[in-house]
Amino acid sequence: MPKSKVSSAAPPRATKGYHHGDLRSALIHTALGMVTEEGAWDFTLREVARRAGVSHMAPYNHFEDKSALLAEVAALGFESLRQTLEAAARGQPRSARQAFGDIAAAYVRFGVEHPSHYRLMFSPELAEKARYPVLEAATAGACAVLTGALERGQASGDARRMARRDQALAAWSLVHGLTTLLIDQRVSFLRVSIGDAEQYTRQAGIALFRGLGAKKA
Amino acid sequence: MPKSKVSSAAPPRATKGYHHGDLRSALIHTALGMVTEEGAWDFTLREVARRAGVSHMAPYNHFEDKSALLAEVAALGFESLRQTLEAAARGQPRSARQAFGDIAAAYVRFGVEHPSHYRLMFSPELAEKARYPVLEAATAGACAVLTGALERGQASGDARRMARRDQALAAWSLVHGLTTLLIDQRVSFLRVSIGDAEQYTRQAGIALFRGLGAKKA
DNA sequence: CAGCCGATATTTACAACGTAAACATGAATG
DNA sequence: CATTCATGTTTACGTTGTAAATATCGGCTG
Repeated sequence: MPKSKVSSAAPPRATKGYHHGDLRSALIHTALGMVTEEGAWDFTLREVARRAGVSHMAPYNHFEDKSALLAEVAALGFESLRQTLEAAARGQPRSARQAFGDIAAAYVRFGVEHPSHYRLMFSPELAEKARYPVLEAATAGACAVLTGALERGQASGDARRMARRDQALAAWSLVHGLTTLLIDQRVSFLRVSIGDAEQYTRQAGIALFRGLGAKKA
Repeated sequence: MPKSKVSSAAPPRATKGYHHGDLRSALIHTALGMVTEEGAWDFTLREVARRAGVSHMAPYNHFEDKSALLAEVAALGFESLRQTLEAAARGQPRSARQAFGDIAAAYVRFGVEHPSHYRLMFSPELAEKARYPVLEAATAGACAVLTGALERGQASGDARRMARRDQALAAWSLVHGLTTLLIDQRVSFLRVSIGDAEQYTRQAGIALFRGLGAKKA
């Protein structure tokens, strides 16, 4: 590992600067741009290299294979999602229930506004082939905001029927399922409009929150 | 390579028999076998043709392109899912709430037992490129069983706070999200075991059901 | 400063893919 | 029997992921 060249620092981190400067993060951000600006969640590695101005084999000096680069881009998505959820959690809701509705709405809105990136974040080939610690950490970070909202709701006095972990799983399932159904247009036969995503989310989220926090029947 | 009129395929035996017998459904069932028996949800068209014993271009006489064949296999998955849900709905639950829990558990179990097929059924490339009426119809059919359980729950006397459509959307989002999170192992950091899928589903499903049906706060 | 070394980047190569186009086949119809 | 047209094959092209060999260059030791 050579020492860091303090000279040129880009928006990301500039660790090493042999030939290109910092090809690793340049590739990640090029791929990120392709995912966010265009609708291509399933881009090719060669195209990323092409846009970065390097040969199609250069990425292999920084990433094990194509999936490893995809995992980095997906991890950036989860970090962005976490920031979005944290911003929503900083609001001043009138109740814990509404606070949860705010976060749920922010989650679904993120997916609706960045469908390609969201699809990449949950792309099955990133979950099957190998384990990517960066991805898992970023995923857990985003999930933690959801669970935080639930715990704050419990602190308000409602009896707790389920373990925190199970509540988090239920909440995440709801918002994730709703997001994927909406952005993949799998509910067209229900006459669902993607423009009403926030309304659907608040209704469903608040219902689940009520059901989770209800006292023992 | 001349003809091979052997009696090697075609469980369904359908329409016409020019050269092969019924290549169209033979291809669908070959692909179905590849998806269910192996773990390959993302198979290649050439491999399907290879296993069916035809040239790699023969499928294009029956399907527009690769996605069209995938859509047929996905539609079969939704029909199978519908049957599974209907079987679960034929039980004798003690309450509407438990009936919904039964169906939700059956839904998630289907996904957990057929992860490759489930992933294909919700593959983004089937939702983006084109519209497949067969797929949409099969999807709606499976969803109808879920909505039926909800409507029966309402008939038991609970006040209805949300439109039926919105309730169906919420219920489907919950079970679909939970299924995908479980089979893609996206919740490993929550120490979730896929063996406890049914328990998670019943807890979450019953909580949502309670929240949906609750009287006005 | 010379010279090597190892990290970085390129070139070349290969097998596999999706699919377009041209061609072959053979059952049904006149 | 000859024609036709749906069906199936052959060939071909451009693209992909990636392995192997090669070239380039900065930083280290002498």
